[in-house]
Amino acid sequence: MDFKSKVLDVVRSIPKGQTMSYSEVAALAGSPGAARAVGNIMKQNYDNTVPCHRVIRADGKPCGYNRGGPEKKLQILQSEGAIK
DNA sequence: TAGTTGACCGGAA
DNA sequence: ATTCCGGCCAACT
Repeated sequence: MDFKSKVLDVVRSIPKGQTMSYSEVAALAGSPGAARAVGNIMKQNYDNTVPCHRVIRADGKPCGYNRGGPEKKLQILQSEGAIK
């Protein structure tokens, strides 16, 4: 299992209405501290089966999104109730 | 193979 | 609270 595949799997395992920071995903993927790598992977290898919109920064800010920008991402999170 | 990049994070100013 | 700098990791050229 490659790191990126593991990352995708972890992101896929994120329950609806819940968000995870890149750092957390990286840790669950087996490489704690590889937050940058996680973001890099998703950017180049964004998958439809992976709700990458549930992955945000540790600060709680969305950042980029390949499907309409950070705004869209925030919208989706709001729609799922991940935003208080 | 080596160098550069990035949807990051944490600490310091 | 906001902005700047350095460090870590994997992928891309």
